[in-house]
Amino acid sequence: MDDTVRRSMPLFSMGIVQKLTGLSARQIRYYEENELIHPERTEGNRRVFSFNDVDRLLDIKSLLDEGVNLAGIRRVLSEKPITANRPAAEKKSLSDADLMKFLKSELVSAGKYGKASLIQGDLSRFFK
DNA sequence: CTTCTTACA
DNA sequence: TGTAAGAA
Repeated sequence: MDDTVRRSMPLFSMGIVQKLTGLSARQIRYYEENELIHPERTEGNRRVFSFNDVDRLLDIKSLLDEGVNLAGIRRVLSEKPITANRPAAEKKSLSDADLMKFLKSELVSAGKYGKASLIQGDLSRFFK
């Protein structure tokens, strides 16, 4: 399994992506409408985001802070096919290693304090 | 309870 | 962009 496959593997629910990116659900859905991201769907029509989607969202977020509008963002993020993903990585603000570390800590703390972390409940849905 | 869509402020 | 409704 190569990196491209891993990065495009649908793993995150809307709730997780919101916390990971700091963007609102409304914005995330809006960017999807404008084809800036292409999340997968579950049988129940739930969006499932891949590593690439989250990364893209973070790029969009920073671009937004710089005052770039949607038209401008589209130019920066040259359109990409549904399943294809950019092999070259220029400026990822969150590396794979960082995210894995984050997810791991979430799992760990979830186990200690009995209850839910942001992935405890969300992730269980994908392990049916 | 979480997320979806649609529609309005 | 936020939020209300009603469905899933």
